[in-house]
Amino acid sequence: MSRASDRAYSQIRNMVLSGDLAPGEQLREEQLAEICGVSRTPIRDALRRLESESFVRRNDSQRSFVADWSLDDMEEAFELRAMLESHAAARAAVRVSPEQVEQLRRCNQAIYRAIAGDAPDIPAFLEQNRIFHAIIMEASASQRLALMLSRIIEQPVVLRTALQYDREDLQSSGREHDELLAAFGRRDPDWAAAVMKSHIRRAFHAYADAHKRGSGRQVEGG
Amino acid sequence: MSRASDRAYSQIRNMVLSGDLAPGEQLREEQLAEICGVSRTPIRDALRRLESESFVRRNDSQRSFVADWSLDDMEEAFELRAMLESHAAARAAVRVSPEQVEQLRRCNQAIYRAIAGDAPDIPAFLEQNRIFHAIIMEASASQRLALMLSRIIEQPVVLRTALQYDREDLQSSGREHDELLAAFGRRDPDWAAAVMKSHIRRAFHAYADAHKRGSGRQVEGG
DNA sequence: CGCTCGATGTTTGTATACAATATGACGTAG
DNA sequence: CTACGTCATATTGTATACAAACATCGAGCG
Repeated sequence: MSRASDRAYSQIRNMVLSGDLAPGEQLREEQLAEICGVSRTPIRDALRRLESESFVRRNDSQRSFVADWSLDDMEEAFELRAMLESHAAARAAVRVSPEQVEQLRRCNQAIYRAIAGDAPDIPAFLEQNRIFHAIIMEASASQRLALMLSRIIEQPVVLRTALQYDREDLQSSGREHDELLAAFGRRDPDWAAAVMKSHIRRAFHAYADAHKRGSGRQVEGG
Repeated sequence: MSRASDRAYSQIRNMVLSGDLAPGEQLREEQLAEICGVSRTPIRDALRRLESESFVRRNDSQRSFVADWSLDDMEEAFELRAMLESHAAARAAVRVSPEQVEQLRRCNQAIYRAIAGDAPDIPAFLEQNRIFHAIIMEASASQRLALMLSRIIEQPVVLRTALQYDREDLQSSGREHDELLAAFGRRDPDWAAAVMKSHIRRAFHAYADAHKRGSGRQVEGG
């Protein structure tokens, strides 16, 4: 992570997720180069990577723009994510090791701690949630599945979603993780897949509701 | 397609698929630059793109190698492709337009023509087969699904697979396309998904059989 | 004999200059 | 007033030189 292109990648990605770079905004290589304090060469690398992860889009004449996810786009992404991650959960159910189950248990405890109290610790929730799902992907033992989810779906969706959660959603999320653990305990792939699908559908509706409420400014920087 | 990086991309991709560049072989930027007659800059672009499409892999120290697909890798890829493309077929079944159905019909007729006679025209088969599946993806109206399939699964798998088909496999492929058309005619998403899944599973076993027969040299250049 | 460390060449990363292409503004003809 | 072509400018693409990182191999040491 010490290469200039890596640093530029992270920096641009953060600016996109925080909203410093607004959806639809054009990204000029030279401008980004100045912001990141590097030359255009590593910026171009970073943009290609961000493009392959759907953070950035390019038009016909190769100009880059911050990806603008409509509600339909998000639903499409959630639909795919539900399909892929429930598949992963099913595979994981029959492959997960006792150690991984224990990791998942500890991870979900950390999630409960993060959302206890008056002011839920959203960054901690997000991080533990990311780890939880990452362990499942690992247990599913399908590199390509993991690649697909991380590259195209997971990051843009997950990272934006939890910002929408209210307390109740956060609690539900924790409970669904518990149910997933139960399904893993019984090594029941169908149950695991169903729980995961439900988990992700609910997350989508939490997002959609918030989207309707505060239309247009779900993500605000700072 | 006139940019140097695009030409380099196609050229390297062809060399990978034809076997001129063997699986596992290291790809040096300078060497490729010389082969393609361009500088390293567009080669780097091309390699990034090929990497995102799983034609090329990179190790920890950023060196590039031709992706080496083991039988397990292929099965994993086929499994994902079956899942994604059956989903696409289901969506297409309730969205496909009469014009698209007609296109599919004509396309499959072209496939039958390509595999009739003593010497099946494999390149024509491949091309029409590609078009057939592309029309279905278009009818499924899910950009992200299309992106996912094309970027990570479809190309490496499909392009290598038909080289394995014997005459009977080719016939089956055509018949399965017909059945898909029947499912579309009834606008039956479950039927369409089931046919597509079966279609792809059979393709995998055709590949696996050929793999076992001629182990290690399924794809030979020239 | 095996190991570590360091020298050396190979390969990738970055900066910069220049070329090619797209865009938008402006002027002119119809 | 519109449509079209031309030119200026903004933006991306490419080549090249140099810097950094890495692998390889051999010498010295335990």
